[in-house]
Amino acid sequence: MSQERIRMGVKRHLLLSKAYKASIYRFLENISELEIDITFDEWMILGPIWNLKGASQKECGEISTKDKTAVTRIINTLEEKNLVVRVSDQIDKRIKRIILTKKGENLFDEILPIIEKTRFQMNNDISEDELKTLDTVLKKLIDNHERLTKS
Amino acid sequence: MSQERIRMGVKRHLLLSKAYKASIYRFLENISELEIDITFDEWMILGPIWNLKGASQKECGEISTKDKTAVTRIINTLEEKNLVVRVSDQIDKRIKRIILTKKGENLFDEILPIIEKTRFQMNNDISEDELKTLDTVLKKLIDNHERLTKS
DNA sequence: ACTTTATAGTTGCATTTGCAACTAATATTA
DNA sequence: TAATATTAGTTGCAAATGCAACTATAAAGT
Repeated sequence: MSQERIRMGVKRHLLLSKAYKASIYRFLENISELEIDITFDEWMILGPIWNLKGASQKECGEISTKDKTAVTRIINTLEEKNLVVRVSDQIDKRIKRIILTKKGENLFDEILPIIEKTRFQMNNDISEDELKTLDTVLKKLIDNHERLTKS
Repeated sequence: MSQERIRMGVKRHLLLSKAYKASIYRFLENISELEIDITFDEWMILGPIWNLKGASQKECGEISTKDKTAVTRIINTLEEKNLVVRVSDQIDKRIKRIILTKKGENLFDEILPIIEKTRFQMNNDISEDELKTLDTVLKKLIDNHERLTKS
C-alpha cells in the first residue's frame, strides 16, 4: 500500500498544510448540507468584518492573510451578493470600512452553528491542553519567521 | 493600533494558515540568498521524489496535497529544467516513476543545508515536547476530518 | 474471455492568484 | 507650505489552479 511508503517522510510544513486544508474542507462539507451560496474565501473575509465591526479592507487582508487585490475582489462579490457595503472612513478617506448588511447578518446566524459543529468535529480526541499547546506553538512558528524578516 | 483590534479574534485555521505560510516564506527567503532557480511548488514535488526513490506522480500529489494536474505540470517544468525524468513503470504501464537526474541530485546537495537552517530558525524557542505535541495534534486534526469524509 | 469499473496521467478551459503599475488621500520633512 | 514619501485600495495582465473530459492501462465481475 502506498500509504506506507508515504507515511514516514511527512514533513511539518506538509502537516500544517494538510491540517489547514482539513479544517477548510470539513467546514465546506458541513456548509454544503445547507443551501448557502458562499465560498470559503468569502467566508474568510466575512469573518473579520463580523468580528471587528467595520473592518477596513487592510484589516480583512491581515487577518485572512490574503493579498489586498484578493480582498478587493472578494468584497466586490460580497457586495454583489448584497452581504456587505463599503463605507468610506470619514476621517481617513483612503480607508473603506466594510459593513454587514441585514442579509449579511442573517447569513451569520445560519453559519455560526456550522462553525461550532465543525470545531466540535475537528477537536475530537484532542485535549484542552493539546489545543493550547497547538496554538502556542503555531504562534511561535509565526513569530520566529516574522522576527527574521523584519530585521 | 490595528494589531490590537486584530489579535484577539484569531481562529485556529488562520493560525494554521499563517504558520504554514511562515514556514514557506522562511525557506524561500533562505533559498533566495543562493542563486537557485526553483519555486516552492517545484520543491514540494521534488521532496517526495527524493524521499521515495522513484515516486509515482500520484504519490507526489498525495504527499504535497496537490491536484494531479498540478503535479503533471510541475513535473513538466522540472523535466524542462533537466532535474528529473519520467520513466514508465514496467509492471503497471499507467504509472510514471519520477527519477532525479544527476543535476537534480546536485540541487539537493545545495538545498539540504537550507532546509536545516530553516528548521533551526523556525524551531527557535520551541521545546522537543512541544514539537511532538504539535505533530500529534496536527495528525489528529487531519484524521478527524478524513474519518468523517470517508463514511 | 468479455464487459464493466477503476486508476494514472494528460489536456482544455474557466476561475483565481499575485505582482506591478496606477489613483487618491494622508503623513513627513525640509 | 511645498515637495516627497507612505498608505489604502483598484486594475491589468501573466501565471497558477482546479474541475471536467479524455486516453491508456489494469482489475473485477459475470
